[in-house]
Amino acid sequence: MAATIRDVAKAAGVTIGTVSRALNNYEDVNIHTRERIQRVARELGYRPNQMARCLSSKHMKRIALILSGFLEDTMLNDFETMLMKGIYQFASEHDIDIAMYVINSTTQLEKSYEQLCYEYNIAGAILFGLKTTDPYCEALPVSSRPCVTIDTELSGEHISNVTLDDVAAFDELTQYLIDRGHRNIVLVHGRKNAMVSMERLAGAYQAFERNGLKLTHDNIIYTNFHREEALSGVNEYFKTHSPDSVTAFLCMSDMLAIGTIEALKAMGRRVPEDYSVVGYDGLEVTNYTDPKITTVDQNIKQKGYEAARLLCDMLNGVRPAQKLVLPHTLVERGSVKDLAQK
Amino acid sequence: MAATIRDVAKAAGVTIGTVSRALNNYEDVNIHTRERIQRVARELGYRPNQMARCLSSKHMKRIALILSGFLEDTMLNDFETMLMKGIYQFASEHDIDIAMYVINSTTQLEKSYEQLCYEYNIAGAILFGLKTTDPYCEALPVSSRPCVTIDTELSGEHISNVTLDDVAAFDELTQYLIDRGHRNIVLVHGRKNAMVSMERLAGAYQAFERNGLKLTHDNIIYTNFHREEALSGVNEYFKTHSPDSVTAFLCMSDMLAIGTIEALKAMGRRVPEDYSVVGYDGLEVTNYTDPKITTVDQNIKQKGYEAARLLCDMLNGVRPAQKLVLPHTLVERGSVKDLAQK
DNA sequence: AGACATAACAAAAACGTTTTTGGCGAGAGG
DNA sequence: CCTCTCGCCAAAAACGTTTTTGTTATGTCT
Repeated sequence: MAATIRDVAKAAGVTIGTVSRALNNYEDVNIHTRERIQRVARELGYRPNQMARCLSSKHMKRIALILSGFLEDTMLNDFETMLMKGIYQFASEHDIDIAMYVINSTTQLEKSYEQLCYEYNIAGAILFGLKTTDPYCEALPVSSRPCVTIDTELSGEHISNVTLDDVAAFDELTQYLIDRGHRNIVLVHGRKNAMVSMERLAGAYQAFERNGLKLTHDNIIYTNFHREEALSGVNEYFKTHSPDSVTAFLCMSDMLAIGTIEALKAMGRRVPEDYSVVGYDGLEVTNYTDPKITTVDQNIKQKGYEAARLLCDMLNGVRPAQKLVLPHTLVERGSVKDLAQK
Repeated sequence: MAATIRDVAKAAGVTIGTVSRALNNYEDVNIHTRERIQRVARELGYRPNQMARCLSSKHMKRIALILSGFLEDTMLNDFETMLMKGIYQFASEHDIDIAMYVINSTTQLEKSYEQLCYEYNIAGAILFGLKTTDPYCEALPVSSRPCVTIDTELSGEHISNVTLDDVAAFDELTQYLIDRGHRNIVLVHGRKNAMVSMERLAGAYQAFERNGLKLTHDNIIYTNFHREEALSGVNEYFKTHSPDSVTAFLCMSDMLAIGTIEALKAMGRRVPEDYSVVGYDGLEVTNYTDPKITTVDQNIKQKGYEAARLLCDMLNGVRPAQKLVLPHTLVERGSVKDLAQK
C-alpha cells in the first residue's frame, strides 16, 4: 500500500498538519524540519491523494474540459483531438491536471452546469462544441466559476471566449479567390442555424459586396457540413447550371471541400485546372488529398493552449475575463487556379 | 451553493447515513423513508460529490484511460480519438465516468504506475500507446489492479489485452495483393523495433513464403512510420531500381501509403494503373485520398469499446483476465489493380 | 414470560488531505 | 520583571461521502 501523509508524519516525527504545510512550502515551518519532511516523503514515495486534496481544500480544485457532441459522428475528429493536444500541452508544461467530461444536449438537461461542477469539484472549465441553443449557454453567464468557451460567443463576468475572427477570415478567403480572377463563385454552405455558418456567410457576403459581386440563393449549395451533402449538392447544382457558369467553389469547411472535389472529379473535371476549390478549418487531411486543399487554418491546437492558459490566469486572478481572438492563417496549397495569370 | 447530503438529511428528517443508504438502494431502510428521501433529494437537486465518494468508499473507485505518447506528433490523431470515442461510448451507455491521463516515457519514470493509481484512486485502467521498453510494462503485470492494454501484449494475473491478429491481418493483406497477380512487391516498413512492425513483417513474410516469393532487404523501404519518409524512401528506391521492377507497394500503415502514393504521383505515375498501393489501419483519411486506399480496418473504436467493457467486467468480477483478439476488416477501395484480370 | 431475532434508523468512524486554531518557548521592548 | 510578538509546531476541525457499529422498538418462538 502506498504511503499516506500519516506515514510521513510518523516517520518524520511530526504531525500531519506540519507535513502538509512543509510539502506545500508554507513559511511557518522551520527550514530543517521542512527539509527532513521532504526527504522522508521522497524516501517513502509519498504522493498526496488528489481526491482527498480537492475535497478538503478550498482552492485546490480542478479544471475541466467539457466537450459537447464528441460522440456524435461529425467526422471532424481532428478538431477535438487538436484541441485536446493544445490543452494537455499547456497542462503538462504547468503540471496541472485537467479532467475531461463528454456531454451532449440531452445530458445538459439532466445535469446542470453547476451540478456538474459541484459533483466533480470543478473550479473552472473550458467548453467546446456548445450549440447556441444548449442549456449550458444560459448557465455559464450566471455562474461564478470562471470558464472559457471555444468558438462560442458568450458574455458574462467570468466568461472568456477564444475564437477567431470568422467573418474576417472568410472574407479574406473569399477575397483570395476574387484576387485570382474568380467572379463566378459558388458558396458551399454549412448548417444553416449554426453560428459559424452565419459568420462565414457574412464574411463571404462582405467580400462579394466590396467587389461588386452578388451572392444569391442561386449560387449557394446548402448542406449540414457533411461531405456527402457537398458531393450530391454539387451534382444537383450542375443539373440546373451550365458547366462554365462557375469557376470556383468556396466551401465553409474542409470536409465540404473534400466532397466538392470528389464530385467534380467524378464528373471528369480537374481541380484546379477546371474548377478551383477552397476549404476552411485547416484539418490535417487537407494535406493528404489530391490536390492539397487551400484553406484557412484555424490553429485549433493553439486555441486549446491559449484557452487553458487563459483559464488558469483567470483562476489565479492575474487576468480578467476577455474575448481572445486568435490569428488565422490562410494556407496556400494547390486547389486554386489563378485566372488572372496568363 | 449546491445541496450536500446533510441538506437532504435535514430536509428529510433523517441522518446522513440513512440518506446515503437510501440513495444507494440498501435494503435496510424502510420503503416509505427511502422514497421520501429520494423525493427530497430530487427536489433539492442533490448530487453526491464524486471526490468525497471515492475517498470514503472502498469500491467506488474510478477507471482511467492512460494514454502514452499522446502529445508526441505522430500524425495519427485518428487513433486516439477513435479509441476515446469507443471508450466514452461505453462509458455513457453505462453511466460510468472515466478519467484520462496523458503520460509519456519520461513521466513514467517520475511517477510509478502504482503511485499514479493511488494518487487518483484508480481501480482499473485502460492503457494505450505503451512501448515495450516503457517502465509501466514491468509495473502492470505485478499490480493487483485490473487493467487492459490495447495493442500491447502483456501477461499477468490481472492484465487483459485487446489486440487484433496483426500477423494474420497483414498476411491477409499481402495475400490480397498476391491474389491479384502481384509478384514484385515492395514492403514499406514502419519503425524497426516496434512490436507492430515486427508482427506485420511476420505476416508479410509468412504470405511471401507460402507463395514462393522472397522478401529481402532489397525490397523493403524502412521508415519510422512518417509520411515524409515513405515519400523520400520511394524516391530513393527508384534511383537503384528500374520502374518495372515492382508492381505493388505494401505499406505498414495508412500514412505510409499516403506518402507512397504522393511520391508515385510526383513521379508522374498513376495509382492504381501503374502501381498498386495498400495501407493498414483503416484511418478515416483513406476515404478522402485519391484514389481511396485499400486497407485493413483495425476497428479501433470497437477496440476502445471492448476494452472498456472488459475492464468493467473484470472489476465486477464477472469476467477473468483474457486476451481478446478483435476481428479486422480488409476494406477494398480503389488503390489496387487486379493484374490477373485482363 | 423470557430470550432472542429483526427491522429501521441513529451515531460515529473512516477516507486523506488542507486549514484553522491553540499553545509553548524564546527573544524583544518597556 | 512583565508583557508582547513571533517562530514553530501540535491539535483539531473541516471537506462530503460510505460504512460500521449501536440502539430502540417490535415481533417471534419456546
